[in-house]
Amino acid sequence: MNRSLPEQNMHNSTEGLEDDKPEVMLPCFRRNMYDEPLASYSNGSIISQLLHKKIQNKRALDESHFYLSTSTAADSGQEDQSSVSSKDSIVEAESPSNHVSAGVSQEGEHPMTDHLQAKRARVENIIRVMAGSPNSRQQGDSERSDVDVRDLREARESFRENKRKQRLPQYQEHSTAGGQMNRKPGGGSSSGDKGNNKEEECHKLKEQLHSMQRLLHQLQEKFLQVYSQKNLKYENGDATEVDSEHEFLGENMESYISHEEDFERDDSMVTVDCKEKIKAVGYLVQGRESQNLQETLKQELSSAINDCVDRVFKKVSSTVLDLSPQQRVSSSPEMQISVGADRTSHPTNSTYDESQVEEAVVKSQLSEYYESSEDQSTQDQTEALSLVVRKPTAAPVSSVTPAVKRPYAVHHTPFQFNYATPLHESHILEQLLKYGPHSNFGALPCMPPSMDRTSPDSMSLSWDTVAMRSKVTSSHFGHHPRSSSMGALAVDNLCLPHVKMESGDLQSMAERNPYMSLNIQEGLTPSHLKKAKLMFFYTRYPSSNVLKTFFPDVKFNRCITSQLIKWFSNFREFYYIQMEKFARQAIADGITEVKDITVSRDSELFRALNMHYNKANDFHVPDRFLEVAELTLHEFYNAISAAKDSDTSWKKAIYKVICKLDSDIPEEFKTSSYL
DNA sequence: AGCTACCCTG
DNA sequence: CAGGGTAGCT
Repeated sequence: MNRSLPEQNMHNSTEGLEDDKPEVMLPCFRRNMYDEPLASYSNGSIISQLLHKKIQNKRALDESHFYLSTSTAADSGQEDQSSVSSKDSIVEAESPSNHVSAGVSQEGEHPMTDHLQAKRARVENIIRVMAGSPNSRQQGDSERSDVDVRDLREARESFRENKRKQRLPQYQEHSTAGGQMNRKPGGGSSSGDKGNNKEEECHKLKEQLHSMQRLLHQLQEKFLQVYSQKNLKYENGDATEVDSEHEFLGENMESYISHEEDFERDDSMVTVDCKEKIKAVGYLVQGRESQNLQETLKQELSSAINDCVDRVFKKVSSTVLDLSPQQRVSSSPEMQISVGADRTSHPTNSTYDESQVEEAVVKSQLSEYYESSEDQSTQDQTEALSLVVRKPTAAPVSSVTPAVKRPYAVHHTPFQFNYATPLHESHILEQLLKYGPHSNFGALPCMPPSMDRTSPDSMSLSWDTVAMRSKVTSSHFGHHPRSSSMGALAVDNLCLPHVKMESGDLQSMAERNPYMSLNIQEGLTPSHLKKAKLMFFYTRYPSSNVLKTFFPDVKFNRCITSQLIKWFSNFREFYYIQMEKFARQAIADGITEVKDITVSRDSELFRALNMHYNKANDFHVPDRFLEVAELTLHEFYNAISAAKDSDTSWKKAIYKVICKLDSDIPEEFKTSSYL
């Protein structure tokens, strides 16, 4: 897989994590967005403001720089250049003196009757803050003002908290947290990993938000291009082409919007907001077509962002807060929470103590979650996995999404797995980045698949699959951890709550990528174990180099390498035990000819092996493995028949033969996100 | 000494 | 599957 782009991004994005990277936006967005009086933005919407600013700055920009097709590469460059200023912005944003509440409308104190609206408002605000977009809500959405102000403040608090936490040296985190929480007896290293896990998960969520900002940015760029082209053409008096171009875009937008109707009906606020946006920037455009285009674009942007944020936020909130309060707190004392979202219940003034309390609460809740999931796993996990880092599935049971039982067969394009693979949001973003730049607006990946009517079928399929996988994950999680554990192969590499997060570890920071699943892991996960088992179908004696090649997301050290080697050693052990057993069985059955011993997919031997290495039976075992198994069985049969088993090391000769039968492992296994 | 394979055990 | 012991190799 081509990882050059992700790796590029990885450095920039991860380094900027704690600064929340407002520099992902264009320079015009990068100016300090937090200290700007919100009231000065009479036009309200984020879109209109951004567009306004962008248009003003447009002339200074090279037209070719921000084309969608250049996508993230351009962003990376921008990030590097502006990292300093962005940090300054954050610092200012974190200043308590910059409370947003000052100029914001408080005229309305209407209690929120619509929980979803409130939630959406919260999310929007968090996004605004994270995107550094000034926004005023003075146009009649007094309903939201309360929530908005509070959540904006909370979002900033969380930023400060994140920063503070991430600056803590790891040993300090551990000792501090350990003192706060009840340490599970004997829960040594595993609980320590969990602390990092959760912190890392929070990072991932932030990264997702970042990428959403990028998407917004890309859409804005796209619009600007259209807009500038249009203006150019208008100036040249070529209105015909403009119209056709507009119609083309307009169709796409309408297609999307029509499918978005329910969504907007539910959230009339968005619609109103969009209309206001249109009015606000209407003076910028000339002609009804431009207005229409702008309208559709803005609606699109607004809805898409809302939807994206909703999803991430839903995930965070359901992960962190939708937990049974009855569950006992006992594990994961080192858990560190740095979620910059869903701190909805405490409109505090963000004193350090209060944030600590919040932190403790969230920690305990997450601890419960992790413990319960671990318990669940322990019940279903019949095999010892003491060295395997157990991680929670990325998608917990959603309180919103109803249980979905595989409404249709899930298509898996890249590989033979035919189970419903739960997918992490990052994977969605990965898909998004893969397809987004080449697709129309209607194909904005974070939109529900139903909206995607302008994209090629393959893309539709891909997104349908992605979305459905997420749903399936939600419904399966907790009930069938075993079945989802396989899919978690993909998830694990993305979610990585256990990744060791050392503030000083620039290398590991640089090795992490927010979009692809190239996160370097400190430990081996059940996903890796599953992957290793599947690899065993191809190679019984992998070299350490092969292992390093095929576990690119693993940070190899002596211990990890040994563990992986040990895994394969164990795999071989089981394999040879089965071979010997079935060889002896064949002899006992009176088989006299080696030729009479075959191994097919119906064979009991194969079933035993398949059960061991491919328990979920979701992997198509290569024919070559059957041949090797048959050959091995023959070797054992011959050896036993010749009474060679009286020799102490009679198996060694067989090992020598079998080790030459390794075949190449498919390239797909090299992709860390493959499983 | 360090690494690995193998074997046995839990 | 992991741990621990042993043996062989470099």
